[in-house]
Amino acid sequence: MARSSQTFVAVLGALSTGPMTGYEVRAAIADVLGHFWHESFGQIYPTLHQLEADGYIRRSIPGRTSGSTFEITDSGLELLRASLSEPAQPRPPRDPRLLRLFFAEQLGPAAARALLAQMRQSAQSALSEYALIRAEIDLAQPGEVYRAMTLSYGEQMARAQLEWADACLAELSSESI
Amino acid sequence: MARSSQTFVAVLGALSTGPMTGYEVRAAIADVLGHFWHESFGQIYPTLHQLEADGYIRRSIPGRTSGSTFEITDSGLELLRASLSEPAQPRPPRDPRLLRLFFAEQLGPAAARALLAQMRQSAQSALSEYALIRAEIDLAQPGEVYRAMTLSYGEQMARAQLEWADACLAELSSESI
DNA sequence: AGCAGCATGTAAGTGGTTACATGATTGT
DNA sequence: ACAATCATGTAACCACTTACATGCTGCT
Repeated sequence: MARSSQTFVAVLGALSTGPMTGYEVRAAIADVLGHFWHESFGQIYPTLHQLEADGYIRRSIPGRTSGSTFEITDSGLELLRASLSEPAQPRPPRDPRLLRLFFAEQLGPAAARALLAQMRQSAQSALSEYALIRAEIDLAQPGEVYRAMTLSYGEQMARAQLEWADACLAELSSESI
Repeated sequence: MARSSQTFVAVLGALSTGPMTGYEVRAAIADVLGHFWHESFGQIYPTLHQLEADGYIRRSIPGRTSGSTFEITDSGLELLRASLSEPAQPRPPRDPRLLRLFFAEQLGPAAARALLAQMRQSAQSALSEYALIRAEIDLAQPGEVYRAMTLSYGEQMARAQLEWADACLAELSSESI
């Protein structure tokens, strides 16, 4: 269990909050971790099988394959804690929008403006998504400290992107009067 | 040339600034696009062969395999421009540090603090790296508008991360007096 | 002579997405 | 009865990394 694939961490993490079907695991990851994590079914189901085979999770109804929920076992919790304490750095960045912006000389200022507008837009819609989430969990009981932190991370990043895009757009229009 | 792999875009982009060996293409990408893009040799060399076979780039000394530089052809420039104008969204996010932070309840506040400190640290070192780069290109002639924009993007993000990490650390220590 | 850095490549493996196929359950 | 959504899976493919192997050039 050396480096890389963190899928099982996300899955175990999800199951650490309660029993779920594979489908629900995916929904939980998409809903709750959605702004900084992603898993597809093609990853989740094999991972569930592997974790089950290794005894880190078990089915509520051992025989049935459809509709039975998975729950984390003691050794699963142990594995989760061990994995969480291992250091992990994000993989090398690859932002195709910045790549396009960098070489925007090839296309001219109109294309650059369009790109920036698009990035601005996506930051803004991210922000309003976060606002919705915040409205929901602020009403719930606290103890969600860490969840609030990851959410505010998203907000900060989106805000910074918005400001950056605006500054760039301003620069571009002031240049080409 | 439907979706996905943007490696050839980065390679063509690099070669659009002048002829280079494969080795130099890699160095150029690492040095100049480094804070938002990454390619390994295992990607670059096959891509160069493919682009050459398709006539998008050519060798300065057709026979020699080692030491001869590649230069972009007219159709290569065309392909670059076409690719740059195609829309592209970044792939789904996957930040293992946020994943760890989110489930930090499993490890306790000390681990969370360590994680935040580490993220703070990496943001700070990114910032000082950008400062170095900026010192170099501000002295050069302007016309580097887009390069400056991608650089300031990195700076803004790093600054936002720094502030966020500080705020989180403050929150954690005020909580556990 | 020997080392550092330039230069080129490939094979194996991993991590992940996509597309497809199937069927159960619930609501209208 | 039909549609939507819940639910599970797999095979093919893609993008990318890693590790390895090789040799050249220039410096000291």
